[in-house]
Parts: sequence; structure tokens; C-alpha cells
Amino acid sequence: MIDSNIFEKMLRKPKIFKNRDVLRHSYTPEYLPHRKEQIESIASILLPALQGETPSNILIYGKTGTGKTATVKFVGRQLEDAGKKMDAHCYVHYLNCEIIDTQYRVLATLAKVLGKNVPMTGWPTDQVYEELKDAIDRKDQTIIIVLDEIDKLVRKGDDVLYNLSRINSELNNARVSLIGISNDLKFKNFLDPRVLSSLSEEEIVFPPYNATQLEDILAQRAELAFYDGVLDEGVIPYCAALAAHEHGDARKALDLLRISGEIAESNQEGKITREHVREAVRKMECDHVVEAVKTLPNQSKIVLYAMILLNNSGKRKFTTGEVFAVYRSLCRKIGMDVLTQRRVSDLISELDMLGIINSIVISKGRYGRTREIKLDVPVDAVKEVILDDYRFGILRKYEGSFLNSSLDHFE
DNA sequence: CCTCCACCGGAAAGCCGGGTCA
DNA sequence: TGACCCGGCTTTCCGGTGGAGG
Repeated sequence: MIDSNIFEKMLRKPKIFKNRDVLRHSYTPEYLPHRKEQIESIASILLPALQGETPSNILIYGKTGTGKTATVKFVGRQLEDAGKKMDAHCYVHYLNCEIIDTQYRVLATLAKVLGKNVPMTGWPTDQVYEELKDAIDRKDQTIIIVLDEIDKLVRKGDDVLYNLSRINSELNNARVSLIGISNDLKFKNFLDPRVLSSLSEEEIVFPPYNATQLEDILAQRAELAFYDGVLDEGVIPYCAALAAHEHGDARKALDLLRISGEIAESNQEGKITREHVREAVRKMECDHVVEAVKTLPNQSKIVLYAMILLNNSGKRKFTTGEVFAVYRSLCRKIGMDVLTQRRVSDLISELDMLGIINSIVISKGRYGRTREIKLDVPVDAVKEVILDDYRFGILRKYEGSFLNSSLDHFE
């Protein structure tokens, strides 16, 4: 045990990954299987850019993991390459509106990319817009702005889109066209009709992949990602089938494959099997819950923690009243406000909606009517997430001791 | 058949931080 | 700047209820 140098040990592990990054969403492959049609329509819409004309704006729809972003980035790169060769100035700028999520930041980021020195906060929006216009119009060029997850931006008002969609009329040398990507069809309802009609001059829908198509995608990536002979037969079809079940999400399929590989690797096994995939499914579900718990409001965390304590004390099922009693004493211990039972009841319903717990309303006759609650999550993982919060760490020391006393410890 | 438990869950109003408008 | 509004969170109030036990 003492002699095992940690690095030597790691190097002795069987090699699984040739290149792990090809399995990540950020990777744009050399070619995209089963997206030929979409690639061609986007390319033909953007073609005028190479001829010094303004391409139509495009709105792209499709569920998550249908290849929207990858396709647009792919076509964008090809366009820039072609532009370089033909000496036509075409540039594609990609923005993810989930990250760059305000009107101001969209304009400022664009201006910055185009070489203007704009602070990330502080200036009036109009001024940033002027700077941006100026930067774009400096030379004869075509700028294509890709707004990914555009629905996130629209929720905060559509002024930017309005301005950007009309920017061409204020330019003398350059041309701008927009590509909006969204997985939410409803967001159109929030748009000003003028913006909508200008933005959706062309619309392209990305259908979900089916299982066979997903297999092709996975096979293509697996080739690059893994060493030969690492993948057990049947692993790819299994991942594909699982992901196809969830509206053909290629992202999910790739995650499954990558995580399966990581599990095999950390188990020091040289082959990825279907069992690893099953394990990966479990891990992803767990991660999903953990993520949901992390972003929970504090009060909900305490409520959930109360349930975990009840669960760990040997009770598989419990009622709103019991949870509330534990919750209240927890709050007192750490000096947090105690919400009313009515409110806690709502928080419990929310946790139910999120799939973190399982609750049904039952009647126990003489003994009243209440919700019967069961925990439905990897308890230990969730507990750690909650206790990791610096405010709740102190709860750790009460863990075992207080439960017995707290149920009857009033005032 | 009635009672009555231990909550459920709707309605409405209060509170609060942020944003808007004159 | 202050008046005002908005939306999210929370409390208050309260009528409603399935079924074990009498």
C-alpha cells in the first residue's frame, strides 16, 4: 500500500480514452450524420453572404440534442473558410444567450469581439449599440450573428432583437444577418410581431434522431474517442436506445457513452460493457437530482433535510406533520425563520414536482388525512449537498442525537 | 351512519425587493 | 426623487374531506 505511487498507479490503468473531448457537447465533428438536409438549407440561405449580399435571417427550432448548435457552427466554419478563399469578408459570431443573458451584454460582447473597447457594464445601451454599429460598418463585410438559446433572451425583452434586426438599414458598407436557435416553440408568442417576421424570414426545424441515427452518431464519435476493441458489442445500440427513448437526444447519448467509459476507466477495467452503461444511467440520474437540490431555495433544503433525517431514523414513510416538527426544530437550531405549516406543505409539493420525493395524499381514517411522503433519491448524495452549504454545515453535529428529543421538544 | 382527526388546498391579503415613470 | 407598480414569497383564514372507530 505504501509503495504505490499514485501516478504510477494511474499510469498502470488500462487505457480507454484516446480522446475524451470528442464526446463532449462542445466538440463539433468533421461531419454530421443525418443532418445533410439541414446543413444544405442553412448553407443555401447563407450563400448570398459570399456574394456581398445580405442573407435572410433564420430561426431554428428543435429539442435539445438534435444537433442545432453543432450544425450551425459547422456551417459557420465552412462559410468562413470559403470566404477566406474567395476573399469575401464573412464572419460568424456565436453567442449563447443563456450565458450572455442581458440585452446589454449581447451588444457589449459583440462590440468587443469586433475590436471595440466597451466595458461590460456601465455605458448606456444606446451608446454600446452605436459603437457596435460603427465597428460593423468599418468595412465591407457580412456578419452573421448566431444567438443560441434565443428564448432566454426574449424573456428579458426583445429590444436587442428589434435593434439588430433593423441594423442593416443604418449600415452603409456592411451587412448583418441573424440566426436564432431555440428549443422552445412558444417563445414566438413573446416576440413583437415585427421582430418575429424579420427574424423568421426562414425557419428550419430539426427533428429528433431515431435510435439508428443515434447509433451512427455514436459510432462515429466512438471511433475517435476510444481505443480499438475497448467497446463491448452492444454498448452503442444500448446507449442509442436509451437516448432515443428520451426524444432522441444525441447529447444524452454521448454523455451516456462518455460516462460509461469513465466508469470503466475508474474501475480499472479495459472494456466498456452494458453493465457500465446501466451504471452510467444511475449516475446521471443521481447527478441530475444533486443538481436540482443545489439550486433549491434554503427553506426547501431544510425541509428536505428534515425528511432525510426522518428517513435515516428508520422510517420509510412519513407525514407532513412529522416533517414539519423536525423542520421547525432544525430551523431553531440554526436560527432561521420558521415558515408556517401551510407554506411547508407547498414546499413539499414542489419537491414532489421536481421528482426529489414521492408523495401522495392518503386518509388514515380516524387518524386524519395527510400526505404520505417517501424519499426517492440517493439519500447520502443529497445529504452531502445540503450539508456542504456553509450555513447548514453545523447541522452535521446534531445529526444522530437530536431526532428523538426534537419531536416532542416544543417551545 | 355519524364523528372527528390531521391535514389539504383555495382565496386573499401582506410584505419586500426591484423596476418604472413623471 | 418619490410615488407607484409588479411579481414572488409568505401568512392568515377557512371550508373541505376519506375513512377508522364508535
